[in-house]
Amino acid sequence: MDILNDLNPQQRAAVAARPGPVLVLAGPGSGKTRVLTHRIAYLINQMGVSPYHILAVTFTNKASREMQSRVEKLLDRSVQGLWLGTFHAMCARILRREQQFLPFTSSFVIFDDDDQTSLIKRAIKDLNLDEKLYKPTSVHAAISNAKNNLLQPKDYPASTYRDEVIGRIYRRYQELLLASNALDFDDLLLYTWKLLDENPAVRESYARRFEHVLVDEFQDTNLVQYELLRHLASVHQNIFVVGDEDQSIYRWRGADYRNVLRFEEDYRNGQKILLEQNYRSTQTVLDAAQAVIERNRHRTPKKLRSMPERGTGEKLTLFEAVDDYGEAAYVVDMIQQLTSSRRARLGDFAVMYRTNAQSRLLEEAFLRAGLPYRLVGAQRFYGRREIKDMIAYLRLVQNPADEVSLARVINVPPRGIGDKAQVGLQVAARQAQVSAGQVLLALSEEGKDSPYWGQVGRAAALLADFGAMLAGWRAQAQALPLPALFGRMLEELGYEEYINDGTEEGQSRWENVEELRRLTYEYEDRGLSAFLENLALVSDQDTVPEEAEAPTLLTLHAAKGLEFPVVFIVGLDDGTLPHNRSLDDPEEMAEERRLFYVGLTRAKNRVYLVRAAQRNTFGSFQDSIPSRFLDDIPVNLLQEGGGLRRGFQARRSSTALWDGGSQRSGPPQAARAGSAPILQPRYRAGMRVSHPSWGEGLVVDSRIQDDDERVDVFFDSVGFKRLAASLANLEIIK
DNA sequence: CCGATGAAACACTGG
DNA sequence: GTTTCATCGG
Repeated sequence: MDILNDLNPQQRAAVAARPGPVLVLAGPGSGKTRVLTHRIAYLINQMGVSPYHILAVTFTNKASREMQSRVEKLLDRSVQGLWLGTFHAMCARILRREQQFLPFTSSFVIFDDDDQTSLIKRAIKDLNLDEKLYKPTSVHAAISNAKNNLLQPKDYPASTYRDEVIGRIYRRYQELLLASNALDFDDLLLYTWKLLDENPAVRESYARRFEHVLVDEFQDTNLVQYELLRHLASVHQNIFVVGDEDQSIYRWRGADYRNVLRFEEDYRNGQKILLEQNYRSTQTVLDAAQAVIERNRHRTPKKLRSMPERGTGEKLTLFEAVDDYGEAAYVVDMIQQLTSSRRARLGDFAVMYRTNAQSRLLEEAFLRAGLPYRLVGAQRFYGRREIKDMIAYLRLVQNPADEVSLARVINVPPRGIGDKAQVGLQVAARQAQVSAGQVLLALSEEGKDSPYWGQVGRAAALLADFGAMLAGWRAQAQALPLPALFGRMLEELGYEEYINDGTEEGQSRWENVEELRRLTYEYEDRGLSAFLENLALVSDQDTVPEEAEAPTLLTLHAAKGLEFPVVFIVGLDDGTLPHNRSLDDPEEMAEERRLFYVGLTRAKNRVYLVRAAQRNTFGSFQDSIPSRFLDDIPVNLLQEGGGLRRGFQARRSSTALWDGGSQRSGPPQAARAGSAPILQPRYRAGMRVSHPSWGEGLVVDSRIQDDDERVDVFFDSVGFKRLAASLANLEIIK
């Protein structure tokens, strides 16, 4: 029984649990992944279950890959036939196999967020509605929410006029998706559920195959996913789920931690196992995290225990910077200090924040200090214009019906197909009840003999040329490996000449395209369709670099499942964490708290909590107050050091501010790139200054305006004054 | 029909 | 601070 050897009693109970429903509630760092991988190995080795009969579902591709390799290591052989993947990948796979039951073909494409929004806009336009009244993002949220709760257009409640309208947009949106032979993320789940729900034979064939179903991060499943799992496990009822209510952070995506309760109700004969032994953090870190999370109601009480040999550990450090520049400077300073004294290596650090926008100042601070960093987030790359262009072309090759991709690239690079030609194309397509892509292909094939030639107007020849190019690629897609196809497309498009215009920006854009080309080599033998599917389903977590010798910058959401020796959590201000949009809803507030908890429990040894008394949001400085979550950390767990006290209230007249960035070479503006001579501010918020007639005061803000520096000063004698630096004759005291 | 320019709107988390 | 949309001159 060597598979059970290196497990603690609780883990062993989970891994060797008898068949049937099993619920494992696993605290952070308690060996959740370990239990799952050992369970799979146990089923195969000890229970004699064929890998072919096992399905394991995770939330990210990274988790899947990791699980796969760990299982293979445990068994010391490769496993064939095991289904291991994300919910979305699993659904895509099922849907491509069951074409005959579905209203789309197996060459369907998956629409990303931007595609979805532009299709919603189209639906709103089609229905002659006002975009101001029905904001595409909010409509999209409503539709997504409906899909996550198994509501199809016909079921969408028309309880208010607005809902009735949204229901109509929803219906139109689905029509447009089908016309493009496309699915959005939610459709992947919903169509699969529907397929299994409406076709008992199909359901049985999958449910019979999957003797064992295992699920990771169960607390983040939504209703569709829950019902999907029920169907998949409906024959054997061997469903093994692992999760932690306290780490449920995807409510806004429909995740419902109450699925844990639902599970206990639906599977009465199930076993429930708690994992409380923590292998990651010091007891101090755990105590702080526990104090934060215990304020939440409706949770299974857990007592997190650290390993005795980890000791008590160091206290948490709280630092309050004067502003968000100081916040970033503090993080960088600390990292430099700790690494130069050899107490830590660069790769030991993670800096976590609530919103992606917060990464900018941090990046600038790292660049200024000449420190490397790793930024987690797929959007950085896949959101770029040049990347989206080329992906759109690839998707058109795979699926010419894709209207969104067509609209994106039909005139990129410019080829004389303007609005008028595009409208003509649309009209011709609609009249013939075919897709615009088909019209293009027909034009290229039949030329002037095509019935469409006369309909599309003057640009017919240009459209035919474009169609011919597309048809050519489609023919080559069968014969050529993906990298060769991609190269041909770039060449025929003249994309390099188009994008690499000699500027620095053009150069970097072209480098991105080259990077995408490099990616195609990894799909040389899997082909276009696998490539596109993976592009659509990459998660931010999939971009976490392995073993980087650099600090990692990431959102608290992206941090789930990871661990670092030293963790900085920045932006601990009310309005940032907890986020503004959550302040008025108790459920959302509970989730913000869990998010903070997730961040804290990523740390092995040290935690730095950082906030800023002022934050530059929307271009102007605003005072902020400390996050209410800080109040829940017992004072005896916090370090007095760091130069700052707790309970500190930000006031602009306060002189107790200190930005911790005295080592820096200059104000942030000095780092701005560009050769144009830029006037640099001499004064900075937080400085004490003296004026000939008004005496001493504190600089509140300063910016360059009209070739002069404008300084806002709060004088001890006369209060607030706005001054022009060239005239005021201010003297810096400190 | 194209590209440049500037105003306006906009930012929470992400498969 | 960034992106998107609208407008205008060529």
